This record gives sequence, structure tokens and C-alpha cells, in this order.
Amino acid sequence: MNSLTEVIENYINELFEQEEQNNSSAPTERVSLRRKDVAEHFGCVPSQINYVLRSRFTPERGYIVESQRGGNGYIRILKVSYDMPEDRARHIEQIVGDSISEADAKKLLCAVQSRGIISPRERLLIEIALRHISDLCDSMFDVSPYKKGMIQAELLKKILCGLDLS
Amino acid sequence: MNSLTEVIENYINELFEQEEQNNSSAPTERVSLRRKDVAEHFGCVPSQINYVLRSRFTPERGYIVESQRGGNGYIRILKVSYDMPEDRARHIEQIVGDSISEADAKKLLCAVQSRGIISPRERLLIEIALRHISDLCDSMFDVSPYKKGMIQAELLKKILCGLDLS
DNA sequence: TAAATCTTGACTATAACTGACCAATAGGAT
DNA sequence: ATCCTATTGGTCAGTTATAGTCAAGATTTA
Repeated sequence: MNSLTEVIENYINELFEQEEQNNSSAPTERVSLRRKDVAEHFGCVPSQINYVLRSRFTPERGYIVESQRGGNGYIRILKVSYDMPEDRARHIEQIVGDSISEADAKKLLCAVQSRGIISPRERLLIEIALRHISDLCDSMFDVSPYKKGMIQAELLKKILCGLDLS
Repeated sequence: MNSLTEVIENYINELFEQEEQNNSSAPTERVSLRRKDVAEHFGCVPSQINYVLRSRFTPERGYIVESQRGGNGYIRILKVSYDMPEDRARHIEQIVGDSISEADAKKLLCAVQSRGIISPRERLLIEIALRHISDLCDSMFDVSPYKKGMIQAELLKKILCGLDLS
């Protein structure tokens, strides 16, 4: 199965590898594209590039995408952390589960912080986000406690996997 | 592939660096220009300088621009200091406002990171949370774009102001 | 064969740059 | 003082070059 999306994904990953070789001392790796040029190179419509970015180079996978329209426009992809190995991701999914209470989430974060995997500030940040989601579920929408736990669990997993805790 | 705007932006940033070296004790850094001279120096129309100021040295990025026309006219650029957490919090609340689009939120995070207020990892974390919320608004509940912007704005303010307290 | 994923293109949004025209100020002339 | 003029900065709309969005259609997967 060689979809165009995968081909372009690999192309961008190669750009990252090149960047790593040329400039390995940089704090965060970055790659710059011109959407139009990449689309021409692969003979597809420009919006295909957006699809690749939206589905592959997401924050959950450790990437940040910056872009600018207009003359001298660009797309810049920053690699903040590395893709986590499969087994690690499965482990995190197992620990968090399908649904988690706020209290259990806080316990988990406490444990993770005490092992030095996240900083106190990062822990605070995550707790603020979880609390925000919880408030949202309570006030705006009428969500069951279990469903709320599911939403919290999803966010927690995205965050823990995205940060590449190893 | 550097646009003229970027070149002039860098030029002004260099002026700030020089200013910082010569007079590091000043409370707020400032730089003075003569619009006509800068335009001549870079071989462009004077209004190009206004464009650079309007697009790069904005309040969102922590700058204030003053100017005067006529004989002995000038342009003065001030770089606002955000050393005090309260100042930062006030600034962020003002910039974010009641509602903010995902695109503007990302721009703000970029600016905040470049000022060293948050780390790249923290920025990634926030982007994951924002995207999660956005997905939630789109899929589960049918939320209007403005309301979605309100929810995002609230989260951003809670996070960026909350971090100051740690 | 239903659901998920991928692909496309018409339409929209925005950045950079230019130039014609407008506004304000200082300093000299009256 | 008042007016005039040279000097300096501001605004806005038009042009060109990019990128983003959205939803429909095509393909692949389960």
C-alpha cells in the first residue's frame, strides 16, 4: 500500500533526516516547504499537502506546523519530540485506559512528575487543561460521568504520547 | 528566499541588539528610525517601512511604535518588557480577548515561545489540548465558531496566566 | 458493503509590495 | 503672529503570489 499521502510523509521525514545530519546541534529540528513546489513535485493538488500535515504531522505525534500565506509564503514543520515506540504507546494506553477520573489522572501525573518525566510546570499545565475540559463537560454540555472520563482519558493519552516520555 | 520585509525586520532587530549592548540598564529598550533613510537604504518605497512595522512590530509581539511627521520627523519603536508576571498576565488577557481563532492562538503561542515565556514542549502540550478541544466542539457537540473561540480563549488564558503563579 | 481514509478542485483568505494621495510639523518669510 | 513651503510620516487600494477550507467523489480497509 503506497498511498500518495505516505509517499509525501516519507519525503518529509527524509527532509528531517537530512536536516539532522547537517545541523544536529539545533535544539528543535525544523523543515521548510513551499506547498506549491511539493505539490508540483508529486503531481498532485496543493491541498493534498494540507491533508498530509493534518493527518501525519500532528501535535500528538510531536510536531508543530507553522505557515504563512501570500508572497513568500511557507510551511514550516517543527519536530518537538520523537515518535514514541509502539510498545510504549500501548503501555500508556493501558495505564490510562478508556476512561479516567480526574482524581486518578492527578495521581498518575503526580507519579509521572516524581519520576522526572515531566516538569512541575508541565504537570500544572496538564492539570489546567483537564480541569477546563471537566468544567466544559459539566456546564456547557450534559455529559455522563463515564463519557467525561473518556474525553479526559483521550486528552491524557494524546499528551503523554505526544511528549515522548522516555 | 528572504523577503524584503524579513530583511528590514532583521535590520531593526539588530538595532535593538546594539541598543541593548550600549545601554543595557534602560528600563524599556527603544530604537529610532528615519523612515525615508531606511527606505533609501533598502531601495524601496517608504510605505514599505510602515508595512514592516504594522506586520512585525505589533502589540501582540510586545512592541509599541511612536512617530512624528514633518521636519525632524522620526519613528520610535519600544520593546515592552514582560519581566513581571502581572504585566504578562494583563497583556495576555488583552491579546487573547473573549474569543480567539485556532490560527490566532497558534500565532500567539509562537510569539510567546520566542519570548521565552514557554518552552517548545509546553507549546506542544498546549497545541495538543487546543486541538483536542477543537475536535470535541466539532464532533460531539454542535458549537458555533464564536463559542468555540470563547472556549479556546478561556483555556489559553487559564494556562498562560496560570503558569506565572508557579 | 459500510466505514475509514485518501484525493481533488473550486472557492476563500492573507502576505508582500507599490504608488498615488493625505496629514502634520518646523522654520523662515511677511 | 500668520502664512508659506519644504520635509517628513500615514493611509489605502490595487496587484501578485501563496496557503487554507470544505465537501464531494474515489479508493481502500475491515
